[in-house]
Amino acid sequence: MKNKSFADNFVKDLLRFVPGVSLDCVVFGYRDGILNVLLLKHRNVDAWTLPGGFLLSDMEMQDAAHDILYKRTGLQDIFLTQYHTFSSLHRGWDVNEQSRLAIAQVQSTWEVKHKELLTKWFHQRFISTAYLALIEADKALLTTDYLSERCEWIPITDLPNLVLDHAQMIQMALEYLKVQINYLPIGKSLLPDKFTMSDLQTLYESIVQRKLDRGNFQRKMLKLGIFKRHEKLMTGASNKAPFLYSIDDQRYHLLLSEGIRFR
Amino acid sequence: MKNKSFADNFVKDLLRFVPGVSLDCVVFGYRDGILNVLLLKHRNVDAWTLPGGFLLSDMEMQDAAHDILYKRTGLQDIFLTQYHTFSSLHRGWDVNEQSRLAIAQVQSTWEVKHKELLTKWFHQRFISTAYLALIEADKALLTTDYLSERCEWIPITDLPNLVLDHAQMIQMALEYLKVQINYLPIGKSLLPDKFTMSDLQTLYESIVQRKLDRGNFQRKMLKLGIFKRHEKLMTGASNKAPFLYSIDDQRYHLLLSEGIRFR
DNA sequence: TCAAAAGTGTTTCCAATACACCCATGA
DNA sequence: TCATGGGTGTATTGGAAACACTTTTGA
Repeated sequence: MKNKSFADNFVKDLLRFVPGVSLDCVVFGYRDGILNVLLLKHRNVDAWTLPGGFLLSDMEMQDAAHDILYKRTGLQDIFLTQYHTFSSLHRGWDVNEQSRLAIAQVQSTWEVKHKELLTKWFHQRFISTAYLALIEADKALLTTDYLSERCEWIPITDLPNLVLDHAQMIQMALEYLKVQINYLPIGKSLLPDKFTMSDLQTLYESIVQRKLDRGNFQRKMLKLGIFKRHEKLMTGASNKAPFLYSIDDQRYHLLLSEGIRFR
Repeated sequence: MKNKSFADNFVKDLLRFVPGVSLDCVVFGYRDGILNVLLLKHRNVDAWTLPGGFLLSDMEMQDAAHDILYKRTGLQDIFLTQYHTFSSLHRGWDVNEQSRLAIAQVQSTWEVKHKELLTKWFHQRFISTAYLALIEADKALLTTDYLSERCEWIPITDLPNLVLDHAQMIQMALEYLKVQINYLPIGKSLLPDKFTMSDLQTLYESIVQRKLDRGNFQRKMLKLGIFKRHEKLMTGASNKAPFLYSIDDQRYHLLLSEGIRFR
């Protein structure tokens, strides 16, 4: 932390955080038929991390998660839900190779006057509550900051080395997404306002991890009665042009409260 | 805390707890056709609480929850799952009338030499992870301790005043139970080894909160192929005697991993 | 006119539901 | 023998799944 103002502010903030409590966000973004997770790569560290942070002692946890997402994506009103709290004794910075390396590399950048405080802070036992967020990948304006050199969408099929238990966090979020697919605003949150039925189908397929029948998918979805049909989309391809659809908010929320039945 | 050894031990333990972190257990027990929650009533306090506690800094949270349940019920190997973490700024001892009274009454019993430490401890902001447990009510040997004068099964339809946000915790656990009914070991955990089909049906009905068709319930359950049929149960009532059933562990676990389909 | 993808139709199967019927039991 | 609750049978409905047929589009 050679940047004076950043380091000094961060250290000052430590006193305002609830000690031992952190939060992490598994942000799913959908783009080009692929389900992605938002990941950060910190400077001088050879592993990636989930966007996360600490809890200001006068702030609600959910608000803290929204703040973290706003900083990274520029988006507000993101769909966000808590799905698990990770508290294992074996999730610390000293547990796996990536984390050991990461903390060592970061430590080497700390100024001496901060070293003791920071070391103590990062070697606490942390209880981390994990949130799952759904956003339309292309709407997000991904932003790095002083600590992070990269902030990117990474396909869930191609995850890099991750610090701490962040790989497990993503794994569990995926499970949750799969099981809860009927109760989450999948289409609404992950797709642009207007989309084709095969867009929607590919999205569902990327979540449930299997092929679905095209004809049945279309009929089942339309029967839900939550879609508005718009003009056709001329793709320029030599085949029939698909209709664009959007989601009727009112009917959608009504249906979500009951749980969309879809398997 | 007039009991010297208890109070001294408790205060000494405070230093071994992770500060700001607690856990609470919503324990469901089924008895006589009614779904109950395990609640405690502390001495000198006019409101009830969920069984809960703090996290020893060298202990896994799940183990801590099991310990709490063991102390209260004498049972090990209880089905237990985390379902939410409560962290609101407005869940403290000063937020509602019951909690204010409770802490005041408890405070009046503290010895002067402990007062400062205890007051500070209980006025922290606590992040509490809530667990849901399922047990066969009649197997539990409910036990009070120095702090609690009562430890009882309370029907979920007849809940008393509760401290903090414990009413919300129970509400949310019930919702979770309802939604996850197909993925939880309902029958296995909540009923005795041998039971009749109408026992099982009444249990399901008390969870989903509606009447189910008798004939269809029976056939659907038996078609799952996880039941063993035993001798008839002679109730002494003037009607056909029902068969007793038990659950075949192997098949049951296989089915649970896929999710029992039941609505 | 052809290939490719979209839209719609058809058939089959099975689960869910509603309800009927007979059976066993003890008063 | 009667009321009561238990076990099983049956008809209907609707969704899921598999797959066929038609339509639209640009090459």
